[in-house]
Amino acid sequence: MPHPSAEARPPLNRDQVLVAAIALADKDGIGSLTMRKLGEELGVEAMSLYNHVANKIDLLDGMIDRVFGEIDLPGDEPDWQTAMRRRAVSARETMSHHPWAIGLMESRSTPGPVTLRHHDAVIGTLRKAGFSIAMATHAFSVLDSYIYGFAMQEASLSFRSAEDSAIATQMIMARFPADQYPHLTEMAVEHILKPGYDHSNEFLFGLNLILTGLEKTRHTL
Amino acid sequence: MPHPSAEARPPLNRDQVLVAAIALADKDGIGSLTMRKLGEELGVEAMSLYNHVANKIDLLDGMIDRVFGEIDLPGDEPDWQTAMRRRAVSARETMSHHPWAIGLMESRSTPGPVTLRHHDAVIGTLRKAGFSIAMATHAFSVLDSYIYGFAMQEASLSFRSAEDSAIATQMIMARFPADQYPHLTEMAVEHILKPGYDHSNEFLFGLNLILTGLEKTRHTL
DNA sequence: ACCTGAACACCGTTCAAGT
DNA sequence: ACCTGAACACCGTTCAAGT
Repeated sequence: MPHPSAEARPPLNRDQVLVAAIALADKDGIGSLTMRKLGEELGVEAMSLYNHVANKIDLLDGMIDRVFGEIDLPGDEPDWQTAMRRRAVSARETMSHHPWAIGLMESRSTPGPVTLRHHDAVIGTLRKAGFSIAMATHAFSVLDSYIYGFAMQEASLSFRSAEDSAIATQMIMARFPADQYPHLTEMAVEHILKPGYDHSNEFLFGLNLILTGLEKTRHTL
Repeated sequence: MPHPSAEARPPLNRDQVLVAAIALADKDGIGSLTMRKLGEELGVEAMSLYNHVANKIDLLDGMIDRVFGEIDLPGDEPDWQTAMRRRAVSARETMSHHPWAIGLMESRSTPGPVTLRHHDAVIGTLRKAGFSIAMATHAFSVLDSYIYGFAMQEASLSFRSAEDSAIATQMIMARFPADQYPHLTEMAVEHILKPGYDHSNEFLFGLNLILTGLEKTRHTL
């Protein structure tokens, strides 16, 4: 009897492995997600995991597809901008819960079914709003680039500023010696580091700018 | 005499290490960049590298800062949009040469001097064009999110489509079974996979949309 | 000052063996 | 059908030792 509940516990399945892997990556970062640690988390040796995932790439593919499932699909809102805004806000929220996923979501070479369904729903909303195929492609490209790019910047910012913003300020200022970077310093000191500033407001500014711009091209081409 | 040119060759320096590391990552991907392989490339044992970089994180920081140096700074163009467009196009071009760098450029916790100078120049151009500090922050955020997000998508696309687009088509279509993803299929078959389509055109569409949107807010706030 | 050999504590993955 | 132990070919990094 290796450990108490060894034969009491039913066998693992793929979904349990994926859920545990996501939880581990959320907690300790993707760098700490190793087959050995994941096995330990599940009360199993690392080698057992290969009964449920083909290899680590397959594990990551499965994790990403599961994360995509957390993003709201654009719904049946009458206004296409409202639908796109809700989906974009949800995507950003999801990625803020799983920052390790951001770089991976768009770079999997084999997107899963949930991912494909998500993209299909976004394109469908655009087409129903009257965008031509060419314009829908443009819209899809600019929206997704913006959403993922913003999430990437936000993840690195929250990583940079760590827990204490006062300490972060000290550290940042120490790296801006003697007005070598006057505009960056001005922006930091006079705006970003001021109490009222909230970086998350930047997201809606850019999103609305893009949606407004797209509305104007909706019936062209 | 370990190898022929051992005492003929002058000692390594940090820049040679960074240049070789970038070349290796360009050639084989970031996953193949190991201290041992990098040492081999330089005719040296892996342990010698620690005389020139503190550790692998420091190596990556140095590589990224050097890549930032390849991006054109926004110049003294009279039109701020022209300056921003040139810088954005250059950034995208640079990242297409160094796809491994994309996920890392915005996520380094200690940006180097070249990186800071780049950001300072971008903000300076916006401020000189009349953007308030708050509006320049908005503009900086939306532009950078878009540029990095687009580069990320482009890198994964070129990775996905591998060398032969016909094979890629087969593979993609095999994953769209029985009209489960009608809009995605339509976009692929009727537009993206057609001979005339060039994904790189998407970049300027989104960039111009954002620049036009920003121009309208240039004198607000 | 720069480089090396040996060692340590890790990785992902295979495979034969167990139940 | 699922899990394990032992093994293989790797990692980054430290450290004492060489020149």
